[in-house]
Amino acid sequence: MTSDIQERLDWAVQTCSDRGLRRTNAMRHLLKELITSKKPKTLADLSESEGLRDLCDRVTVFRLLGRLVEKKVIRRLGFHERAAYYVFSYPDECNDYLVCTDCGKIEPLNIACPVETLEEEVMKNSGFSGLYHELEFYGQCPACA
Amino acid sequence: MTSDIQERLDWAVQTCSDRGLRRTNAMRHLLKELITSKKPKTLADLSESEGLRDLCDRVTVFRLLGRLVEKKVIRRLGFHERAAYYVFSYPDECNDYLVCTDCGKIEPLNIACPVETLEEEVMKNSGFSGLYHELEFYGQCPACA
DNA sequence: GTACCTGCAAAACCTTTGCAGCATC
DNA sequence: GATGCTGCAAAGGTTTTGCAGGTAC
Repeated sequence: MTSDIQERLDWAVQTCSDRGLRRTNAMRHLLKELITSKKPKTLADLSESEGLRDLCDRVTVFRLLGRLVEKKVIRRLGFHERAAYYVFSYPDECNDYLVCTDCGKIEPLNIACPVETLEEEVMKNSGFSGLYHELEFYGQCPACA
Repeated sequence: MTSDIQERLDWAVQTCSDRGLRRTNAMRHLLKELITSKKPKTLADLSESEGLRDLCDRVTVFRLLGRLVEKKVIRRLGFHERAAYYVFSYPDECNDYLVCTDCGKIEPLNIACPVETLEEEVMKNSGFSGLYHELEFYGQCPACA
Protein backbone atom coordinates (compact mmCIF):
# COMPACT_ATOMS: atom_id res chain seq x y z
CA MET A 1 0.00 0.00 0.00
CA THR A 2 1.54 3.22 -1.16
CA SER A 3 -0.54 5.27 1.22
CA ASP A 4 0.83 3.31 4.12
CA ILE A 5 4.37 4.06 3.04
CA GLN A 6 3.56 7.72 2.60
CA GLU A 7 2.02 7.81 6.03
CA ARG A 8 5.11 6.33 7.62
CA LEU A 9 7.37 8.65 5.72
CA ASP A 10 5.40 11.67 6.82
CA TRP A 11 5.46 10.50 10.41
CA ALA A 12 9.19 9.88 10.29
CA VAL A 13 10.10 13.21 8.72
CA GLN A 14 7.86 15.09 11.09
CA THR A 15 9.25 13.28 14.11
CA CYS A 16 12.82 13.98 13.02
CA SER A 17 11.98 17.61 12.58
CA ASP A 18 10.28 17.78 15.97
CA ARG A 19 13.38 16.32 17.52
CA GLY A 20 15.70 18.93 16.07
CA LEU A 21 16.88 17.61 12.72
CA ARG A 22 16.70 19.52 9.46
CA ARG A 23 14.51 18.29 6.63
CA THR A 24 17.10 17.46 4.01
CA ASN A 25 16.75 15.60 0.78
CA ALA A 26 19.15 12.94 1.96
CA MET A 27 16.98 12.36 5.02
CA ARG A 28 13.80 11.97 3.03
CA HIS A 29 15.37 9.53 0.59
CA LEU A 30 17.12 7.52 3.26
CA LEU A 31 13.93 7.16 5.26
CA LYS A 32 12.02 6.19 2.15
CA GLU A 33 14.62 3.56 1.33
CA LEU A 34 14.35 2.06 4.80
CA ILE A 35 10.57 2.21 4.97
CA THR A 36 10.19 0.58 1.59
CA SER A 37 12.66 -2.15 2.40
CA LYS A 38 11.31 -5.29 3.93
CA LYS A 39 14.68 -6.27 5.33
CA PRO A 40 17.31 -4.57 7.41
CA LYS A 41 19.99 -2.85 5.34
CA THR A 42 23.64 -2.01 5.81
CA LEU A 43 25.27 1.34 5.29
CA ALA A 44 26.74 -0.02 2.06
CA ASP A 45 23.33 -1.24 0.84
CA LEU A 46 21.79 2.12 1.54
CA SER A 47 24.46 4.44 0.18
CA GLU A 48 24.58 2.41 -3.03
CA SER A 49 20.82 2.17 -3.43
CA GLU A 50 19.20 3.80 -6.41
CA GLY A 51 17.60 6.50 -4.32
CA LEU A 52 20.83 7.60 -2.66
CA ARG A 53 23.65 6.62 -4.99
CA ASP A 54 23.77 9.92 -6.84
CA LEU A 55 22.27 12.04 -4.14
CA CYS A 56 24.86 12.07 -1.40
CA ASP A 57 28.09 10.71 -0.06
CA ARG A 58 28.45 7.51 1.95
CA VAL A 59 29.69 9.48 4.94
CA THR A 60 26.58 11.60 4.87
CA VAL A 61 24.45 8.48 4.99
CA PHE A 62 26.56 7.22 7.86
CA ARG A 63 26.08 10.37 9.90
CA LEU A 64 22.43 10.55 9.03
CA LEU A 65 21.91 6.98 10.22
CA GLY A 66 23.52 7.90 13.51
CA ARG A 67 21.18 10.85 13.97
CA LEU A 68 18.13 8.82 13.08
CA VAL A 69 19.05 6.11 15.57
CA GLU A 70 19.60 8.76 18.22
CA LYS A 71 16.16 10.22 17.53
CA LYS A 72 14.72 6.72 17.74
CA VAL A 73 13.20 6.76 14.27
CA ILE A 74 15.26 3.85 13.05
CA ARG A 75 17.03 1.05 14.87
CA ARG A 76 20.47 -0.42 14.58
CA LEU A 77 20.60 -4.20 14.70
CA GLY A 78 23.52 -6.22 15.94
CA PHE A 79 23.55 -9.09 13.50
CA HIS A 80 26.57 -11.21 13.00
CA GLU A 81 27.95 -9.72 9.86
CA ARG A 82 30.76 -7.30 10.01
CA ALA A 83 28.57 -4.41 8.97
CA ALA A 84 25.78 -2.97 11.09
CA TYR A 85 22.17 -3.29 9.94
CA TYR A 86 19.52 -0.62 10.12
CA VAL A 87 15.77 -0.91 10.07
CA PHE A 88 12.85 1.50 10.21
CA SER A 89 11.23 1.47 13.61
CA TYR A 90 7.57 2.40 13.82
CA PRO A 91 6.36 2.89 17.39
CA ASP A 92 5.27 -0.29 19.16
CA GLU A 93 6.15 -2.49 16.24
CA CYS A 94 8.32 -5.42 17.10
CA ASN A 95 10.62 -6.93 14.51
CA ASP A 96 12.10 -10.35 14.97
CA TYR A 97 14.31 -12.10 12.46
CA LEU A 98 15.41 -15.48 11.25
CA VAL A 99 19.01 -15.58 10.08
CA CYS A 100 20.89 -18.33 8.24
CA THR A 101 24.24 -19.02 9.86
CA ASP A 102 25.65 -20.24 6.55
CA CYS A 103 24.56 -17.83 3.84
CA GLY A 104 23.52 -14.94 6.05
CA LYS A 105 20.05 -14.66 4.59
CA ILE A 106 17.72 -12.60 6.76
CA GLU A 107 13.99 -13.24 6.95
CA PRO A 108 11.58 -11.12 8.95
CA LEU A 109 9.43 -13.19 11.28
CA ASN A 110 5.77 -12.49 11.62
CA ILE A 111 5.06 -14.08 14.94
CA ALA A 112 3.31 -13.05 18.06
CA CYS A 113 6.27 -11.93 20.08
CA PRO A 114 6.13 -13.34 23.59
CA VAL A 115 8.76 -11.00 24.91
CA GLU A 116 6.74 -7.86 25.30
CA THR A 117 5.22 -8.84 28.62
CA LEU A 118 8.70 -9.64 29.85
CA GLU A 119 9.90 -6.19 29.01
CA GLU A 120 7.98 -4.58 31.84
CA GLU A 121 9.20 -7.17 34.27
CA VAL A 122 12.80 -6.66 33.26
CA MET A 123 12.34 -2.91 33.50
CA LYS A 124 11.07 -3.17 37.07
CA ASN A 125 13.73 -5.57 38.25
CA SER A 126 16.70 -3.89 36.64
CA GLY A 127 15.94 -0.20 36.92
CA PHE A 128 16.70 0.22 33.23
CA SER A 129 14.50 2.68 31.34
CA GLY A 130 13.39 3.05 27.75
CA LEU A 131 13.62 -0.65 27.17
CA TYR A 132 13.24 -2.40 23.85
CA HIS A 133 14.37 -5.81 22.78
CA GLU A 134 15.99 -7.57 19.91
CA LEU A 135 15.19 -11.19 19.14
CA GLU A 136 16.81 -13.28 16.47
CA PHE A 137 16.71 -16.92 15.56
CA TYR A 138 19.78 -18.44 13.94
CA GLY A 139 19.97 -21.70 12.05
CA GLN A 140 20.63 -23.34 8.73
CA CYS A 141 18.22 -22.46 5.96
CA PRO A 142 16.81 -25.17 3.64
CA ALA A 143 18.97 -24.04 0.72
CA CYS A 144 22.15 -24.46 2.74
CA ALA A 145 21.21 -27.82 4.27
CA MET B 1 31.81 -24.26 42.26
CA THR B 2 35.15 -25.31 40.90
CA SER B 3 33.93 -28.78 40.04
CA ASP B 4 31.25 -27.30 37.85
CA ILE B 5 33.83 -25.32 35.93
CA GLN B 6 36.04 -28.36 35.58
CA GLU B 7 33.10 -30.39 34.34
CA ARG B 8 32.31 -27.84 31.67
CA LEU B 9 35.90 -27.55 30.64
CA ASP B 10 36.18 -31.31 30.27
CA TRP B 11 33.00 -31.44 28.25
CA ALA B 12 34.17 -28.63 25.99
CA VAL B 13 37.62 -30.04 25.33
CA GLN B 14 36.23 -33.49 24.70
CA THR B 15 33.58 -32.14 22.35
CA CYS B 16 36.13 -30.13 20.41
CA SER B 17 38.30 -33.18 20.08
CA ASP B 18 35.37 -35.32 18.97
CA ARG B 19 34.61 -32.76 16.31
CA GLY B 20 38.09 -32.81 14.86
CA LEU B 21 40.07 -30.15 16.67
CA ARG B 22 43.43 -30.72 18.31
CA ARG B 23 43.81 -30.40 22.06
CA THR B 24 46.14 -27.43 22.26
CA ASN B 25 47.14 -25.37 25.24
CA ALA B 26 45.63 -22.27 23.70
CA MET B 27 42.32 -24.09 23.34
CA ARG B 28 42.24 -25.20 26.96
CA HIS B 29 43.06 -21.76 28.29
CA LEU B 30 40.68 -19.96 25.99
CA LEU B 31 37.83 -22.25 26.97
CA LYS B 32 38.67 -21.85 30.64
CA GLU B 33 38.67 -18.09 30.26
CA LEU B 34 35.24 -18.15 28.64
CA ILE B 35 33.76 -20.67 31.05
CA THR B 36 34.97 -18.74 34.06
CA SER B 37 33.72 -15.43 32.74
CA LYS B 38 30.21 -14.42 33.67
CA LYS B 39 29.96 -12.01 30.77
CA PRO B 40 30.55 -12.20 27.04
CA LYS B 41 34.06 -11.18 26.02
CA THR B 42 35.64 -9.65 22.96
CA LEU B 43 38.68 -10.93 21.12
CA ALA B 44 40.67 -8.10 22.69
CA ASP B 45 39.46 -9.00 26.20
CA LEU B 46 40.42 -12.60 25.71
CA SER B 47 43.78 -12.24 24.04
CA GLU B 48 44.85 -9.78 26.73
CA SER B 49 43.53 -11.83 29.63
CA GLU B 50 45.96 -13.19 32.15
CA GLY B 51 45.53 -16.74 30.98
CA LEU B 52 46.27 -16.02 27.33
CA ARG B 53 48.39 -12.88 27.27
CA ASP B 54 51.72 -14.66 27.35
CA LEU B 55 50.53 -17.92 25.92
CA CYS B 56 49.63 -17.14 22.34
CA ASP B 57 49.13 -14.50 19.70
CA ARG B 58 45.95 -12.52 19.18
CA VAL B 59 45.56 -14.01 15.72
CA THR B 60 45.67 -17.48 17.18
CA VAL B 61 42.88 -16.58 19.58
CA PHE B 62 40.93 -15.15 16.65
CA ARG B 63 41.23 -18.33 14.61
CA LEU B 64 40.53 -20.49 17.60
CA LEU B 65 37.36 -18.57 18.34
CA GLY B 66 36.25 -19.18 14.78
CA ARG B 67 36.80 -22.91 15.11
CA LEU B 68 35.02 -23.08 18.45
CA VAL B 69 32.01 -21.26 17.05
CA GLU B 70 31.98 -23.61 14.09
CA LYS B 71 32.01 -26.61 16.40
CA LYS B 72 29.21 -25.01 18.39
CA VAL B 73 31.06 -25.01 21.67
CA ILE B 74 30.94 -21.25 22.01
CA ARG B 75 28.66 -18.64 20.53
CA ARG B 76 29.28 -15.34 18.85
CA LEU B 77 26.96 -12.55 19.90
CA GLY B 78 25.99 -9.65 17.70
CA PHE B 79 25.96 -6.83 20.20
CA HIS B 80 26.13 -3.26 19.13
CA GLU B 81 29.72 -2.55 19.83
CA ARG B 82 32.20 -2.61 17.06
CA ALA B 83 33.85 -5.76 18.28
CA ALA B 84 32.17 -9.17 18.36
CA TYR B 85 31.43 -10.84 21.69
CA TYR B 86 31.91 -14.49 22.50
CA VAL B 87 30.32 -16.62 25.19
CA PHE B 88 30.56 -20.23 26.28
CA SER B 89 27.56 -22.20 25.17
CA TYR B 90 26.57 -25.22 27.22
CA PRO B 91 23.92 -27.37 25.55
CA ASP B 92 20.36 -26.27 26.20
CA GLU B 93 21.37 -23.28 28.22
CA CYS B 94 19.83 -20.05 27.10
CA ASN B 95 21.60 -16.76 27.72
CA ASP B 96 19.76 -13.50 27.49
CA TYR B 97 21.28 -10.11 28.15
CA LEU B 98 20.45 -6.60 29.24
CA VAL B 99 22.58 -3.95 27.56
CA CYS B 100 22.88 -0.24 28.31
CA THR B 101 22.61 1.84 25.16
CA ASP B 102 24.69 4.60 26.74
CA CYS B 103 27.62 3.00 28.53
CA GLY B 104 27.49 -0.42 26.90
CA LYS B 105 27.35 -2.33 30.17
CA ILE B 106 26.22 -5.92 29.72
CA GLU B 107 24.27 -7.81 32.36
CA PRO B 108 23.26 -11.45 32.04
CA LEU B 109 19.57 -11.99 32.63
CA ASN B 110 18.36 -14.87 34.69
CA ILE B 111 14.82 -15.13 33.52
CA ALA B 112 12.62 -17.90 32.38
CA CYS B 113 13.04 -17.48 28.66
CA PRO B 114 9.69 -17.57 26.89
CA VAL B 115 11.23 -18.09 23.51
CA GLU B 116 12.12 -21.73 23.71
CA THR B 117 8.66 -22.97 22.89
CA LEU B 118 8.64 -20.64 19.92
CA GLU B 119 11.79 -22.17 18.58
CA GLU B 120 10.10 -25.38 17.55
CA GLU B 121 7.29 -23.51 15.91
CA VAL B 122 9.69 -21.36 13.92
CA MET B 123 11.64 -24.45 12.94
CA LYS B 124 8.53 -26.12 11.56
CA ASN B 125 7.26 -23.12 9.69
CA SER B 126 10.53 -22.03 8.17
CA GLY B 127 12.33 -25.25 7.38
CA PHE B 128 15.42 -23.97 9.16
CA SER B 129 17.38 -26.52 11.16
CA GLY B 130 19.66 -26.37 14.18
CA LEU B 131 17.88 -23.36 15.52
CA TYR B 132 18.93 -21.26 18.47
CA HIS B 133 18.01 -17.78 19.44
CA GLU B 134 19.52 -14.61 20.74
CA LEU B 135 17.54 -12.24 22.90
CA GLU B 136 18.72 -8.89 24.18
CA PHE B 137 17.09 -6.04 25.96
CA TYR B 138 18.44 -2.56 25.38
CA GLY B 139 17.82 0.50 27.48
CA GLN B 140 19.38 3.10 29.72
CA CYS B 141 20.89 1.81 32.95
CA PRO B 142 20.29 3.62 36.26
CA ALA B 143 23.85 4.99 36.34
CA CYS B 144 23.40 6.64 32.94
CA ALA B 145 19.95 8.05 33.63
C1' DG C 1 54.93 -38.61 8.70
C1' DT C 2 50.83 -35.95 7.93
C1' DA C 3 47.58 -32.71 8.81
C1' DC C 4 46.61 -29.18 11.61
C1' DC C 5 47.92 -25.13 14.45
C1' DT C 6 50.79 -20.94 15.42
C1' DG C 7 53.35 -16.33 14.82
C1' DC C 8 54.56 -12.56 12.46
C1' DA C 9 53.49 -9.33 9.12
C1' DA C 10 50.56 -7.05 6.24
C1' DA C 11 46.17 -6.39 3.77
C1' DA C 12 41.25 -5.65 3.84
C1' DC C 13 37.27 -3.68 5.64
C1' DC C 14 33.99 -0.90 7.99
C1' DT C 15 33.64 2.93 10.92
C1' DT C 16 34.78 7.46 12.52
C1' DT C 17 36.74 12.23 12.53
C1' DG C 18 38.53 17.10 10.60
C1' DC C 19 37.67 20.84 8.13
C1' DA C 20 36.04 24.08 4.73
C1' DG C 21 31.92 25.15 2.11
C1' DC C 22 26.77 24.93 1.62
C1' DA C 23 21.80 24.48 2.88
C1' DT C 24 18.09 24.80 6.19
C1' DC C 25 15.65 27.33 9.68
C1' DG D 1 22.64 35.22 9.92
C1' DA D 2 23.39 31.23 12.86
C1' DT D 3 23.46 26.50 13.18
C1' DG D 4 23.54 22.29 11.33
C1' DC D 5 24.55 19.35 7.19
C1' DT D 6 27.62 17.74 3.35
C1' DG D 7 31.93 16.14 0.72
C1' DC D 8 36.35 14.92 0.40
C1' DA D 9 40.24 13.06 2.47
C1' DA D 10 42.41 10.55 5.86
C1' DA D 11 42.82 8.11 10.32
C1' DG D 12 41.35 4.44 13.57
C1' DG D 13 40.29 -0.19 14.97
C1' DT D 14 38.82 -4.82 14.22
C1' DT D 15 38.86 -8.61 11.31
C1' DT D 16 41.08 -11.50 7.86
C1' DT D 17 44.71 -13.73 5.02
C1' DG D 18 49.67 -15.65 3.51
C1' DC D 19 53.35 -18.19 4.48
C1' DA D 20 57.01 -20.56 6.84
C1' DG D 21 57.80 -23.19 10.87
C1' DG D 22 56.21 -25.94 14.86
C1' DT D 23 52.98 -29.32 17.21
C1' DA D 24 49.37 -32.85 18.09
C1' DC D 25 47.84 -37.24 16.37
